[in-house]
Amino acid sequence: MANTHKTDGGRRIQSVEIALNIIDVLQEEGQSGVTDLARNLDHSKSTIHSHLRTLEDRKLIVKKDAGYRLSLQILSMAENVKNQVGNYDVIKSQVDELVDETGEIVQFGIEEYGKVSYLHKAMGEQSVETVSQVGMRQPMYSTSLGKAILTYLPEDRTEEIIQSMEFEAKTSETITSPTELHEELNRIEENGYAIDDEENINGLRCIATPVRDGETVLGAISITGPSSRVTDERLHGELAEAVQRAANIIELNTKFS
Amino acid sequence: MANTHKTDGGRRIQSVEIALNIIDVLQEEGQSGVTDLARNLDHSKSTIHSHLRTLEDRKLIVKKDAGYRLSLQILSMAENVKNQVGNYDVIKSQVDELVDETGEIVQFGIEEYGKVSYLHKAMGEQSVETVSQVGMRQPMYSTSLGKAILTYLPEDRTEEIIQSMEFEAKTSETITSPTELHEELNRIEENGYAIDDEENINGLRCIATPVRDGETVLGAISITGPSSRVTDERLHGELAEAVQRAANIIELNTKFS
DNA sequence: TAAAATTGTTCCCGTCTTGGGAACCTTTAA
DNA sequence: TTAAAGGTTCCCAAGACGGGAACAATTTTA
Repeated sequence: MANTHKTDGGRRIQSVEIALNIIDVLQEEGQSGVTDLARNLDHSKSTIHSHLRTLEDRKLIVKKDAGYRLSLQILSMAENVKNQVGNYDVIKSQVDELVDETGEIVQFGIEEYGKVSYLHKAMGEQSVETVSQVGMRQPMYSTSLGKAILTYLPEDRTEEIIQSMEFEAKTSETITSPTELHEELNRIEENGYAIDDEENINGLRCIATPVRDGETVLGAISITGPSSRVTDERLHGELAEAVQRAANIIELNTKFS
Repeated sequence: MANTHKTDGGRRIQSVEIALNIIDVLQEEGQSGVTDLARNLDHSKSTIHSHLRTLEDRKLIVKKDAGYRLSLQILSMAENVKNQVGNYDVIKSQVDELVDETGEIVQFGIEEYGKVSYLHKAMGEQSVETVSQVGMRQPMYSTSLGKAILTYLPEDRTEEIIQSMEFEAKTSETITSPTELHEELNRIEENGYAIDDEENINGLRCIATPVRDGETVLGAISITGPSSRVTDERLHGELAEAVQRAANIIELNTKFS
């Protein structure tokens, strides 16, 4: 019974949490001053002040007219993170390629904290607008990316994630129980690809295939489009063929990381 | 005599600095464990451990097989930062547009900490490869973006930045004294655009114009290409015209932020 | 232009967080 | 199976940190 979430014990560093709270607020508000932050986070002005100084020293924030805001340093960090994904360049080029080919939204996601995080997203002129954006986390049970990844994770990890899920019906089609999900994963293993038929957002269908390196799943790649344009025929034909081909290319180019 | 750098006094929070150091190491190394980090940063394992727990709690880092790495949460933060730049969408679309038009590298930069930080970069198929990447900081005296911005910053800020500059001859053409720089800024003000003629990197020429909102400079937009392709004629003709047009469009679309 | 109000900065103090050492547990290597 | 290395926990003493209040700077109002 490995139900217990691991990350429990151990000490946390309060001042670091304060600093991260400041960063969070700046992320949301975009701009804030000492007094505002002090009110907002329920700390004294002097405390906030020292923290801001520390963050400014490290060039993470910038003093603007009306307060402090996050600096572009963050963008630099993000670039580093991307480049640390050994095969980011290949992933990006394949994702972009698929957009040219299909005109729909194409995304690459990996598993983090039991959810799917988007590593790269590309869209064409006619692509539908969605809320998803790079770095964002989405449930695994309601997305094709998530289900594709879940299918090929080590069995115990898959179980652990499923056990900790809090199912929420995002649409009438959303899978909302471990049993259904297990059945779906079996189906995916047979097909080799995962479908999201309006399970996460009404009117949108997606298809995804895992990208693997031997036994380990690196992530998954998906195509998303409006149900009107993504017919059953196109989904299981052209699109299925396209994602799988892209996934293969990425896999082939990953033998060196 | 406003030579003194401001950000001096005030307390710094040690534990936050430790946490940021950890993040820095993970950024560089890509992956690291408790023991490694402890050695690397000269702290006890227990200290590092608590910090990692804190960062993991906040989903900033992820425990991988061989240690911890930064999570995609950083990408999400970067997206937020971008979107906080009121007119990011317009900037991006204009930059991308210029790439289609010219085939060269196009960048948008803003001033931070007396340097230019790249907010967006786009390149075409045939564009030259450069080291610059989004979020990176470059000197203002050796880049067209920097000089363009410097020309239109409030006079005291411009002076402050110039005073604090440590000139380094990146090539034989680099401006290396405040006097030369002032002359150059005057020239730029007359022309309306700034040129970098192999001053930052050998073989590369750039042209940049500021993007302003009334009296304040929001940033600058630039085109970069190999000297072979970027002739005097093209530089002062087609390219000058193109950047200025793009800058104008961005300015027009900024009247609402 | 002066006064008032708001925000930002500095200083000091007492507490409790935090860093470190060592022991313990877990995983990997031999 | 043992050894070695990494990861986790526990406890302690020191000094870092959060808070309050006074001070300085900036903005607003009249």
